[in-house]
Amino acid sequence: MGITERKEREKQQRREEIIRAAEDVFFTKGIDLATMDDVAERAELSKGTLYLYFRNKEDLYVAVAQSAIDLLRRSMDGIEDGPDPALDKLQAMGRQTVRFARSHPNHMKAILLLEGFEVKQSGVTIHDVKEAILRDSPVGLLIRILEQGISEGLIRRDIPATLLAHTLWMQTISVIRFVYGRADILESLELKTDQVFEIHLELLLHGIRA
Amino acid sequence: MGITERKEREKQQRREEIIRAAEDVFFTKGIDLATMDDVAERAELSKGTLYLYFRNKEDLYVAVAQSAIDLLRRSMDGIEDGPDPALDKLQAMGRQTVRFARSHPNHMKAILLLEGFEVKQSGVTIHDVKEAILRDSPVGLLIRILEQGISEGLIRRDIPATLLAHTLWMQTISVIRFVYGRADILESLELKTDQVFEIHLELLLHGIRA
DNA sequence: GCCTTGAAATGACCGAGAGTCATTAAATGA
DNA sequence: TCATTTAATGACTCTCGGTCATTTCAAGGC
Repeated sequence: MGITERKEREKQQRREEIIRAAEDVFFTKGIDLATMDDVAERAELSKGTLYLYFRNKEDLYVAVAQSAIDLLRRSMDGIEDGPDPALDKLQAMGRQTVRFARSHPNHMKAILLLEGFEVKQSGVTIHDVKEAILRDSPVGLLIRILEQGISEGLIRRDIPATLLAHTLWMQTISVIRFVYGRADILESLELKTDQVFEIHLELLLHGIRA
Repeated sequence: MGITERKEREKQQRREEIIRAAEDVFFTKGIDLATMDDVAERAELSKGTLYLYFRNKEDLYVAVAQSAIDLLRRSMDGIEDGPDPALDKLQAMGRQTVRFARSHPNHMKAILLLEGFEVKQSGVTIHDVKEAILRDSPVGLLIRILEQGISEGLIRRDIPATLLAHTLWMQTISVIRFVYGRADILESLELKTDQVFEIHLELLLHGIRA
């Protein structure tokens, strides 16, 4: 059935187009100032059509943020394989996250906002959640590297890798939020951003070492 | 000039009343669903009056969150004095934060949201920011305890206490965000919240030890 | 007591923008 | 060629944040 498939594909493409347009609009005007009419105009579609693809504005924004997370994770794809010890890989991940935040500040902001959202998924099983994280988020990558580190004996084995991974991820996110969101505090502390990141990484790695 | 003073006092009181009403409305309906008309009705004032005391809805919300932070900090007032070593005090602070999150979930949610905001203070000097943090936020308390710990030789001295304090605070916040915001993930990891907090504290304290 | 003045409070009103839905257009396939 | 399903449209509604001309009230001078 080639036609059904093609239609499905086109639907996905259109969805993707809308996300790209929304990215554009959200990132330049900021989510609050951006209107659905803006997005529609950018996507060269009517506003009504947007609502065929996304339930509401928040839904669309979540899709944008999700795509930003994908981008971040893909930017780390090289790290997992390679022969380095786990701690080096973790450091590489941390550095890559920082680099990403610098080169894609808007994407990073979207990720931060998403992490702050309440989740109100309906009809999603616990197993689905786990699956999705392992597959799509940097946390999945973290889990695998931590497991490697634990089996190498370099990382403490008294804490489950999954929990360690989530904790590390949350903490990294929070530091980025701090550095880019509260530049005023940073300035009052007379600190440079790189310094803060390095110290942060140092603290994290220090904490999880076996 | 008793009258001027009384007027000033009444103005502060009214402001406080509005904040209480807003708390009520925001916490029960959620900030998005709560309207300024709701708050006005709860406060037994007209909507216009609200705008004599707060520039806009966000402003009012920030005031609510600020008052929540005050409450949290006051709940820690006993910890600083006392003869305990710094690490114990830090642990007490962490535990108190967790307890607060449990007993005042709405207040905690407000704090989390505030921490996620972009700051757009205008006409506030760097020095003001520093002052305000030292005085009004749990971070100020953290800084003083960390300084004690450093001088006791229990806490690493290679990182400025101020930075350590902010980092610890952000990380604690982020774990609370995680535990209360992503209950689904927690469930999928088959973990209890207390466990997560304990492990988190353990990691933090492990990381900063001299 | 009466009047002026300024501050505080009011609520009808406005504009923006999210979300809807009856209608139209296009594609499919019989 | 025509009926049917699917996609797209855009005019419309409705809610809500924010404003402002008007009113109320207290203070204090006379």
